[in-house]
Amino acid sequence: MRISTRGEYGLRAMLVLAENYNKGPYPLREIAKLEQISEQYLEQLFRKLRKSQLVVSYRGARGGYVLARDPADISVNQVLTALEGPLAPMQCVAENIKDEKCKHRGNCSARVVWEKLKDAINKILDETTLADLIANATEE
Amino acid sequence: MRISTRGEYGLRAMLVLAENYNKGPYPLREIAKLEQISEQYLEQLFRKLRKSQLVVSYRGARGGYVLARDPADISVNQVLTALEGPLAPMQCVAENIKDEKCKHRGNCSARVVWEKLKDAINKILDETTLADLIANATEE
DNA sequence: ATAATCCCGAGTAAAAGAGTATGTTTTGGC
DNA sequence: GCCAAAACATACTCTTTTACTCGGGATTAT
Repeated sequence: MRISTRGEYGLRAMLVLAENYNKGPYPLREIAKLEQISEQYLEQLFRKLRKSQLVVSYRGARGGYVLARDPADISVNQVLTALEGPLAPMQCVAENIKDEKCKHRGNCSARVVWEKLKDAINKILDETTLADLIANATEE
Repeated sequence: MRISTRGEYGLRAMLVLAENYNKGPYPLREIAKLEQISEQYLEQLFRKLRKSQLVVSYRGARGGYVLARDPADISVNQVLTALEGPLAPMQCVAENIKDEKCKHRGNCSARVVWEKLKDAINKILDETTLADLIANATEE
């Protein structure tokens, strides 16, 4: 039940952009150096973030990435979902297929706990924004 | 962020034992047939469950497994942890190494959300027992 | 004795994870 | 106009994990 490095690196990179919000395009190379992440790997991750419209890119010299909107309007859930897919502990509760029952015996009493887990996870991640996280950081 | 088939199958198998609590040893072969799971794979899982003292085994003909204690005293967290290891979204918050800080820049403001996630996950799974799940199932 | 059962170590094929490699395209600045 | 800095893109590779399988051995009720 781990988040992969995609989510881990991607979130850290987004926090860098959040800290530099409204200061013009920020190049991946800088993020990579700061966070000690492979630049090419970051590029892969940012393709997904861009397609999910969480960042906007500027090409060419002096180019880079900026957050698509205010850090307070980007949740951790949006970032992780873009990078990792739906955050659910089990396939059967990942999509909105509440109608389809599990094929298992009875109808799978285990599913109840997977639903609860999914809801708890998504609640936390929806409630937490990039702004929340960088606010915490500066408090010390 | 998925639970593997170890946790999935293991929990379903434990629910079968919970439903048959106090009825004597229940053989893996039966569980495997009921739940459509490979018997040899289940054996591997039950080795872990036994070592975590969640089940007791009886060898020989008419042998099988029984829950080590009442279904109301076995949490889903205990089952999943035995099979999957500590349930944490990130290595850095998995063990009790709160003292050790992340090596990342600043000190990793992302960690806050990982801690919250971990706590939420463990709370749900601690609160839910095998008895809770089978109670739900019989309600329909 | 035999069949049913748990017990155990090792092996293996497929998938996912974590990147690399090798470019092309765009654009600001000189 | 040229150049360097950047994003964009596809494909490849290596490692680890997952999800099992294989082939046996040890116990025990009947």
